[in-house]
Amino acid sequence: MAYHHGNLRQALVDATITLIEDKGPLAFTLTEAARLAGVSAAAVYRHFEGRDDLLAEVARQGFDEFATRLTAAFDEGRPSALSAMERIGAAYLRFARERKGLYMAMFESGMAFGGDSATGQAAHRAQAVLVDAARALFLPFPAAERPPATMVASHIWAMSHGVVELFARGKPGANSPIPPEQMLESGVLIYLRGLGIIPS
Amino acid sequence: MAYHHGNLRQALVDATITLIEDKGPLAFTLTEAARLAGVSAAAVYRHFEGRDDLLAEVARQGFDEFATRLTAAFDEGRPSALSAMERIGAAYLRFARERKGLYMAMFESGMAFGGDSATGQAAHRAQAVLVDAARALFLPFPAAERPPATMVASHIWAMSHGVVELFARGKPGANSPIPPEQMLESGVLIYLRGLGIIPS
DNA sequence: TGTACATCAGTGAACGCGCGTTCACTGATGTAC
DNA sequence: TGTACATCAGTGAACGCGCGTTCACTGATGTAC
Repeated sequence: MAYHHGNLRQALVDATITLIEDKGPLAFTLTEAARLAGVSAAAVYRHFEGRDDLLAEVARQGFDEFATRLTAAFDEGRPSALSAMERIGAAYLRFARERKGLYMAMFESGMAFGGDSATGQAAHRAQAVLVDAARALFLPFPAAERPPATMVASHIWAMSHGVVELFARGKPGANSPIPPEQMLESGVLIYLRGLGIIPS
Repeated sequence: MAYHHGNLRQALVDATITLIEDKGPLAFTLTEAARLAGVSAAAVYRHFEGRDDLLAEVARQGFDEFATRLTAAFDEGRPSALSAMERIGAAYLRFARERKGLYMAMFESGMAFGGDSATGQAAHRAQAVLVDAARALFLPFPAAERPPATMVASHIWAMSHGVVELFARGKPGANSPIPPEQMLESGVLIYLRGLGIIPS
């Protein structure tokens, strides 16, 4: 085993992602992450304050990539705010599926992520994209008739997260015949129709 | 310490609920549950096969009470299917709040609960109430125009679960100004309007 | 009613295990002259 | 270009801890006669 790994910090983060993906965020251990990175457990402390700090960094990177993907899906609301919102829903689910370990670290690790931490700030950035997308939906409306964008963003986030947790995992209600993507798309469409954005 | 506790089995379940409530389902340990019940750890094995079996029993009781509450809230769809569905949403959130430990064991413990287990069957019973409530919404519609009740039930379940996880806990997007109850009620109302159940 | 005994529901000590964290250390790397 | 040395990034052994589980046991309870 050579000294000076090169980029051990990121290697540990990647190992953590893999472990969480395989066994869930509760089963992740610092010791095992070090082992997977080919390094002694003590080496971790050169780069992180401890187990929780490593986990928080994984979540931070997760929210970062999450925000990037949602921003790309939004694409400034082109060609229409409606299609942009549908792309965001699809991107949400794709992220939860393709980067399952990150998603679990972000939402299922049971950690707090205070708003002033780097992780909390990254989470806030991701949320802002959703709020922007919601706001764009109502630009054609007279200002007085616009529902609050944060509320709409929250509704869509809640439905997206609920679909991921209940139907894109092996959870209780998971005996649904419809694939999660279609479940979320239809749910969001019905919701947006209720807002008067799509004609009924 | 007296022998023959009387109802140790249920006492262990109750202790587990309390522990999960306080520290989350990942931090629950068999040893601590036994300690809280005032009994040695070995005594647990007189009543459960082990740690996972105890946790599954907690979840089973959770789904049982959940189904009971939802059934009561539904009240056979009186006086209207719409008001019944609103009551169900409120009951969902109330359950998640009042019986936080049970809710966590059911949905956040990371356990599987196979469909043929007692826990899986209890979960299915709870789901059936939601589907019934969704079906009742469309009784006035011509049969050909009714959307699939399981899909509608899934949408509402997803939004309810998402609101609980994101806004009724200390999670990422939790800086919402609206209380969760109102968040869920408005979301469901908008959704139902999109289905044409409420006039826009 | 009293006694013998089977059964039941606990105890407490012990096990092996893997965890997170610490510590003094050491080998590799980079830099100053 | 060589050499001395400071710094950096690892090692590996050790720690105390609490975990889930097992085991032989023992005291309390219930029952048959």
